[in-house]
Amino acid sequence: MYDVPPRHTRELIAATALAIADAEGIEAVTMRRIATELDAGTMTLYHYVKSKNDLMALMQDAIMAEQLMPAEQLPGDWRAALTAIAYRTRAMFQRHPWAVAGLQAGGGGDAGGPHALRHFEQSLAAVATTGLPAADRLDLIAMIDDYVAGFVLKSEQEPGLESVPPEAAPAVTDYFDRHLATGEYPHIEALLGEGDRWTALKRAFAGYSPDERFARGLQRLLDGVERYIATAAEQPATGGRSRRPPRRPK
Amino acid sequence: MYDVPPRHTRELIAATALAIADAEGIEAVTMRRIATELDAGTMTLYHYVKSKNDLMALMQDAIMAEQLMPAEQLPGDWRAALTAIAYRTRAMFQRHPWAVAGLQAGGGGDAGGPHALRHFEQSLAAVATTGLPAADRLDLIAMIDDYVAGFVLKSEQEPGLESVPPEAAPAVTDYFDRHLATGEYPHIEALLGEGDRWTALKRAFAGYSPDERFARGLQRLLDGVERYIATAAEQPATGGRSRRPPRRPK
DNA sequence: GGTCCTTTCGTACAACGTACGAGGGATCGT
DNA sequence: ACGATCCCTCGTACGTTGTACGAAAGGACC
Repeated sequence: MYDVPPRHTRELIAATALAIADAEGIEAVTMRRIATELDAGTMTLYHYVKSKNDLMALMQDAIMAEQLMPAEQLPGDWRAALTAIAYRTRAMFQRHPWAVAGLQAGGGGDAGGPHALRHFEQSLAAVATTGLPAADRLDLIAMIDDYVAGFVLKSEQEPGLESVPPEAAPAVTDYFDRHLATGEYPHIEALLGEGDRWTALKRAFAGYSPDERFARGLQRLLDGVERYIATAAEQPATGGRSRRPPRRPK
Repeated sequence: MYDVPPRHTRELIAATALAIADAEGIEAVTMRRIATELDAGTMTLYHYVKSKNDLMALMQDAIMAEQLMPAEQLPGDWRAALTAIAYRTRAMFQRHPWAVAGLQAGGGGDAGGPHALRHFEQSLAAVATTGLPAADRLDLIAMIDDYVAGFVLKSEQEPGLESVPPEAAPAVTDYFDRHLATGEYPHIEALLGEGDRWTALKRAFAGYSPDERFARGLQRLLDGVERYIATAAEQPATGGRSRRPPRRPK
């Protein structure tokens, strides 16, 4: 070894990038900026990191540490365990919104980073008590992950009606008026009801707290899974893979 | 009006950008490229479009036309209708993967483009027969949209095990071996079982068709909704907003 | 002391979004 | 007929980005 000891590490670089992203948004994360923060030349980073994408993958995996439950806190009941994991996952994405879009090009391959592997392990532990066959367990894990990712992704799109500056309110109501006037939106009209559009909008979307909405969607999904587990236990012959389980007689 | 007839339109510009995105990926969509395609100067575009973000919003809304069902094809049954819409939505995102990430900064405000409004109207029509109160219908619509968005977002991350080039296989198995050797992943080990890692991986993820996985997740979610509708009908006093409906006795 | 290899980083380039402002024409008022 | 007025066009230029390239520094080995 003709070593000269490295002055940096991949982990430190990723941590620095993360700090910038959290403080000023992902768009503030540039190679030059990171280097400045580390008192290094820009190109020095490229000795630790193959490209900016490589760095982003590191950041993504670093984030995932927050997704992991302390092992002893993971409930034994599969439903409670999955719920806890889902809440943690959402909290993680809320702290680092840029990570949601990063999922698309993210992990790649199949394994992802080490923390992704741990998350997978923990998810497997959570569904261990379902009694389902392996394939169904993987299904279940993916379902929850999908729902959470989708929720976070879309909930950023709707900053809520309150954040609309008052001077922009006329523009919004005008927009609705113009389209609703065509009469092609009967259901939206029915939803908003009579009278002033602005108050109607506020009324329609009142109490639309993201936290509770998240919880409700998760419950519906898990209710469906519970039902599936029940029917799969009754008729294990189909391998629990029936395209659509028979409806409960009403 | 001192008119000189415009040579372009916002719609045409958006359509051109869309064509490029579909053919060569979203990263090929640059202002210069669009202008070249239209035999126009680059800056000409800025007379029709405030910024590239503005253009992206136009593209996003143009896409959403594909999301809409032909009105007469929308099933009367709410479950069938929501399922049909979900499938269409997924198909749309599959054709235009870049649109998924675009949801994050997308619509903004609350209304989105005109097509988004139509999608909302159609979704309202779909849930009209549920008998749920308005707030619950909005919930339901959002749930489906969230699940679909999340599924598409995450399913791009996993191009499947088949796409791993054979020469990269050792790297993958090495990666797993190294981590599993620590013994900290008992559930993953159990999942993969004994023997060769590569075939074990292939076995574990065999038959993991995205299409069926999508269908299954959607069914679980809708099963949960069905159950919710049933319990909400029984005890309308709670407004159908109980944090967790009582479990079905087993 | 020369050789070698790791680590550092200054310079440079291509590509991007877009600000600015000059020009071209068709239409209007006179 | 003619200048004023306006919409539209687009060449030029700037700042910012990721990163390719290659030179330099410096401790470890022979």
